[in-house]
Amino acid sequence: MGAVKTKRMPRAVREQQMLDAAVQTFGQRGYMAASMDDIAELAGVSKPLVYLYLNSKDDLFTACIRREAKALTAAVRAGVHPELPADRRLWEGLLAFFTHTARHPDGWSVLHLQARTHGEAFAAEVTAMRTEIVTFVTQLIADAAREAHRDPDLPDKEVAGLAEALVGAAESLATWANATPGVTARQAAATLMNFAWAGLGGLMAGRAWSPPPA
Amino acid sequence: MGAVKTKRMPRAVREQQMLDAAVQTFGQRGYMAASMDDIAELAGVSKPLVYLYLNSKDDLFTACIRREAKALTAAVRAGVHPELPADRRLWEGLLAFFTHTARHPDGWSVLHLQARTHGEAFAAEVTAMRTEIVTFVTQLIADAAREAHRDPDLPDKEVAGLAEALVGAAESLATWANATPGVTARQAAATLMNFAWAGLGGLMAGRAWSPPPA
Amino acid sequence: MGAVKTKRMPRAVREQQMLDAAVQTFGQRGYMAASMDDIAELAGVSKPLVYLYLNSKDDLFTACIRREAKALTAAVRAGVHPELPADRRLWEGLLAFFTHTARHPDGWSVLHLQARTHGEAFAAEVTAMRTEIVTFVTQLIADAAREAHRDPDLPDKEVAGLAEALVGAAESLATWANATPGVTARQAAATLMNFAWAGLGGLMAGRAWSPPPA
Amino acid sequence: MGAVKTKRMPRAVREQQMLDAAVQTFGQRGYMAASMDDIAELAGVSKPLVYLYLNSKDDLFTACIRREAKALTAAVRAGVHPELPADRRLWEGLLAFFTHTARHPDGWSVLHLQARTHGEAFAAEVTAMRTEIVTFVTQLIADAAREAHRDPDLPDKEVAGLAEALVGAAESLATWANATPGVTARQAAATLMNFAWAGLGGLMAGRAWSPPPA
DNA sequence: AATGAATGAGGTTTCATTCAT
DNA sequence: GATGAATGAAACCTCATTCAT
Repeated sequence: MGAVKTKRMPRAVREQQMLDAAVQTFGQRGYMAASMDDIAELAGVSKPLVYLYLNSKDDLFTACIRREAKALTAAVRAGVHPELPADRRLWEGLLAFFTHTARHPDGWSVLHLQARTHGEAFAAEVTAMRTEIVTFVTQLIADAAREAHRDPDLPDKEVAGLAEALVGAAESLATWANATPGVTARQAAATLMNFAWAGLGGLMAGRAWSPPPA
Repeated sequence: MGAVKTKRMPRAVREQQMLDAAVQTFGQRGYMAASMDDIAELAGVSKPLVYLYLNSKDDLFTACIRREAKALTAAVRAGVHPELPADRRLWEGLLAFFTHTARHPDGWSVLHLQARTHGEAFAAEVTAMRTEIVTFVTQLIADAAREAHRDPDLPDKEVAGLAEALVGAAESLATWANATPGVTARQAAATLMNFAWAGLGGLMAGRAWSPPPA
Repeated sequence: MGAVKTKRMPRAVREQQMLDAAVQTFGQRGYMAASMDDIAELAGVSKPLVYLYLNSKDDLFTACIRREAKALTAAVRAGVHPELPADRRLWEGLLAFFTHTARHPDGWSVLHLQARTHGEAFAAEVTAMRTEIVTFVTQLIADAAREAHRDPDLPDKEVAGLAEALVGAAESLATWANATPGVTARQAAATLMNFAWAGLGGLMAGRAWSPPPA
Repeated sequence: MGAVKTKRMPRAVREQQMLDAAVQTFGQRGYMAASMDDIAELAGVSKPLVYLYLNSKDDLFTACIRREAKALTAAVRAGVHPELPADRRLWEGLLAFFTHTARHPDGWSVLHLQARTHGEAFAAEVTAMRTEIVTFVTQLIADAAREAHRDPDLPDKEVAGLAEALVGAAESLATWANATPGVTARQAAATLMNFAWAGLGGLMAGRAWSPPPA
């Protein structure tokens, strides 16, 4: 357990070890239940050093959120080939997303559960990342509509809601997949892709469902 | 703020006041950040009384989860007319769900965020409720397939995945709607209904999307 | 467990029930670990009634000490026939003592352990009883010396130390006998009687042991 | 009162200061009445440091018991010259015992009163020490019998009862001597030695007292 | 004669954080 | 670059005690 006790590392390396330990601890125990003692011990350093490098528990948590958010968006971006048609791009994005969250369950827990449960400041950090992803998906939907030569002027607000629903479903599925043994990233992506794409396709074909009057 | 200081209430009444205060505090500050002092003060009673009636922080939290879970499932059940066709029943269920979560944001926070972030015991309490809802939705999807005279033998596993995605999307949208000013329960329900229904419809029409080989 | 819940008892009876419960609780759990809640519940009454009758935890404990001390001295006195020779009187006193402490282990625990462990005020209550017993034993020793026509002017201080040692040994043996299954009151009394009587006899025969110079 | 406030001591030293303060407080106020605040203040440190080093009130108390038990048995062992005859060895043992308990009244209170009054776990710690002492005394009695060329096959059970009575008398006398001004360790030892030695002597001379039939 | 409702005060324990080396 | 020593503040929980009926 814990990092091997190696002395005199350069600062950048030590910092990453601390963040590794922090993400693991925050992800598994939660922000408040994770103690700085736990984290320092898991990182293999003394507590004052954690404070020297990361300043405070809040700052440490924020650093975790930022690092994990950056890693997740980078993974999704790296998984998508921009020259492919929209459906393929959505598929690739979902696959990259579920693959990354499955490989970094503690990071995903920090982003999706912990950061949203412990105060506005932390939630705002995640919101930035989420906005980026929702924008990406919104763009994909618009592209898909254009490529299908259908209603390119789908109302923005409608598209935003759909993107929101899609991202929300993805987030829920990621947590569910991590908690459910035997569900692969591919399966999760396929389920959502079926659900979403056919739904969107149907919508674009004009088969929208209309709510009854209130 | 805080309840008006009324003296000598019967136990049952005081207990509800305490649960009200606890749900509000847990929902807004989180399980660990909420102190028993805060809750007692908000309830307008002394701390020892909270312990006398609710026993411990854990038990108090569990009581909150149970009460809110019961209220939510009751609201959804009460909103659905069983004699209507499946699409209308899904609509009514979603509308009732989003209406209730919008009216009780702290309760929803307790159920969806806090209870799942602070230990298996609490999460299990919510899982019971969630299972009930997923079962309800799964039934609706099967009914819809039958009513449309389409593929009544849709594979169970497929249906389960779809129900999971739909419920996950609903949960995410509820949290998002609570955090986004100007989004009504009706709008949230309509967005998800469009997304889901058309998606399911398309799927049933055989227009399933196939993932590329790995 | 606990007294059967009978309503409207005369005060004197209720008070004895409370003292019974208190002695049991204090004896088994100790003064500080025994809560007024425990005692009230075991007595089958509400806490305010305990306060109404016994006034405070301190007063309740004092009342327990007094009752048990009185019972113990009464038992010893009742066991001794004054017309017998000194050795028989000592035997009867010891037998009565060990019999009583074996029958009332909680009372003995209150007197010997609890009362001496929780403040001067309580200890003083027991000291009164102890003084009475030591005086009784001192008298016995003097009588024995007179009956044996030996050194009737044994120095008082010497006799006091011997009586103290004898009583101390009896107290220790009582606790030990209560904690050791299979040791009867008769056996305890016989052991001590052998030890003490032969010792005293030897002393009176002039075979005193002399300490080496310091 | 309280230790002079010296800063930055090595851990081992601070720990002993804490144990000193704890023994004093536990011995004078009792286990339950002694608060960790009291102990920390008397030790001249903050409460968290006490917890950091000694872990909990239970552990602290156990550490006190062990330290004091070790000190007492060491003192007795150091006071006895093994080459002397049995009577001299008993005398030296008693003198060392009463001297130590007189010099460390709080430690003796912890061992004899507090540790036996607050739960089996603590009592067991003392029982180990007591067993060692009883064994030592039992051996002395057997040696004395052999040296006097008298009845070397004195029944074991009888010897055990006598040793128990002797140790019990010593324990009671120690507490009594600490509570009675003007009684020296030498006097206490002499009183008990007279009592015990003559008693044993008389017993060995066949002048045993026989209880009357029941 | 008796009790349900209520609390002030204080207990043990933990934690984020800093100082001095 | 790194740490052993130390603490202020606050958390959960319990208890002896009283009030109003």
